[in-house]
Parts: sequence; C-alpha cells; structure tokens
Amino acid sequence: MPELPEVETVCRGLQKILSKQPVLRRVELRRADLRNEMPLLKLQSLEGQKVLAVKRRAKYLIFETKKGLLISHLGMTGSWRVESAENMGKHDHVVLHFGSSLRLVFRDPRRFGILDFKKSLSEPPFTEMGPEPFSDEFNVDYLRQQLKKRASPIKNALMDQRVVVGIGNIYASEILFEAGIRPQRRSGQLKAQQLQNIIDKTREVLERSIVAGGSTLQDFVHADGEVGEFQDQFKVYGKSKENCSCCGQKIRSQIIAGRNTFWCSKCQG
DNA sequence: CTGAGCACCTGAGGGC
DNA sequence: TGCCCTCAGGTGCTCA
Repeated sequence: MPELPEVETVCRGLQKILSKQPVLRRVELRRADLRNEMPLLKLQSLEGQKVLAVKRRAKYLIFETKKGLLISHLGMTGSWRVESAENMGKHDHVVLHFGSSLRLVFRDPRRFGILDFKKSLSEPPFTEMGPEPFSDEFNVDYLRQQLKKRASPIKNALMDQRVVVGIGNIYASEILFEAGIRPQRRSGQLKAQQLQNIIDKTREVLERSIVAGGSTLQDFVHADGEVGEFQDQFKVYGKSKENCSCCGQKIRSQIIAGRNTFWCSKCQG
C-alpha cells in the first residue's frame, strides 16, 4: 500500500494525535508475528515512556521515546488508527494503549508489515538506506554515482531503497511520466540533465501527493479514518488502455521490476 | 556484484 | 450464489 506520501500522511496524523506526549501504558500484541516475529519484551520495555515524537524515515514510522524507538512499516496493507475496544477486527494485530484510554490499533490483513524495537537510527535497516528524496544529499552527483554502473531500468533504480527511499510502484510510474523518461531506460545511460529532472519531479510528485493526503486505492486510511485523494491526480498509474491526458496517446503497461508499470510512449522518450 | 523470479499473506473483483 | 483465477502502495531470499 503505502509509499512515502502515505507514510508521511500517517506520520503527521499520529503526531497530531500524540502531540500531548501521552504515556505509552501498554503494548498489546494480539498475535506473535507479522512479517517477522515481534519482540514482545523489548517493546514492553517502552511501557511507561512518553512518546516524544512520531517521525518518518523512508517508509518507516518511528515512535520516539527516551528508552528507544518503536518502529513500524506498513507493508502493503498496514494502517494505524484510533479505535475503541468494541470495534476490533480479525486483522487488528497490535494495540498501543495510551493514557486517557487512547488506543492506537495496527491493522494489517496481509501481514507484510513490521513492528520492531530499535535502540537508535544508527542500526539496520536505517543504515542500509539511501537519502530522503527531499534532502540535499539526493542530488545529481550522488545519483550519477549510484546509477552509472547500472544496466537495469531506471524504474528499478528509483524503487531501490538503497538509492533513494520512499518511492514504490505507483510513484515510480508517475515520477517518470512527469520527467518524460520511459521506465525501461537504462539507468547508467541517463544524462545529468535527465537525472536533475528526475530529482525535481520526484520531489514535485511526492509533495503534491502529501498535500492531497496520499493515495487511496483500496484500503489506505489516515489515522483519523480519512482517505487520500492523490489517486485522482494519477497521470498513468493503472490507466493502461486509457488515453494520455497530455497527448491522447494510449497509455501502455508492462511488467518492470516485477510490477505493473505504466507510461506514455509519446510523452516519455 | 547484479538482476530475475518467487515467496510471504489476505481480500477484492472479474469471468463463468 | 459460488468457485477459480488474477491482481494488489513492499521487501527479502535464492539462484543464475
């Protein structure tokens, strides 16, 4: 489900909900594992701690306390929301109990999500990640260095979290459409100006999506239950057989990097 | 080292 | 209504 804009939207919602720095009273695991087994004892070591901030790094949410970090990845179908005890469903796997009977519930039908404990950001998986797309580190020199020896399509590189974080299958197609570059173009063959264009459009597309509250395809919801609106601004994703809004050409699709990929063969060279 | 393919899991939607 | 198939915002493993 969620790429950077969706995770950022959830993060901002949680920040707001937890802005009074409430105390994490109890971590309740309603099953032992998601994608991985969850470290119950380490997570319980955070009980009694104030949540000082909710942050995002890549597609991870980070609940920060003085004693360590509770980190959460939404996988494909994960969501956090405020929910009462009466409305629990079978895919509600974790409950964070706060003071004032506030309950944050993690729902994840496919269980590709992650809930884990980390002492700090200077351990994996954070040490394996590329720069944030909005950071100065994500610049032409860096990107050229990363891509110069890659024979794989630029779409693969954009989705590689070691190159730059936060871009997944939807935004890779949307970014490359805006940049006017075909997803199957060889990474190492792109010119500096094209790389700069990719950087600019990455930021522009992600920013526009954050403003729209992310994209809701099936089940993405904010912590307050609202849905995202950016899917209404998609130019190519999911639009095979429709016509390009820019030139009228039929949008094409193909499996690239193992996932369905969309582009306009006239607008993208 | 890279890249391709598959595995993990459930639910929605289409075709019959 | 129901069955069977395909597909879905991610990532990490194995194999060539």
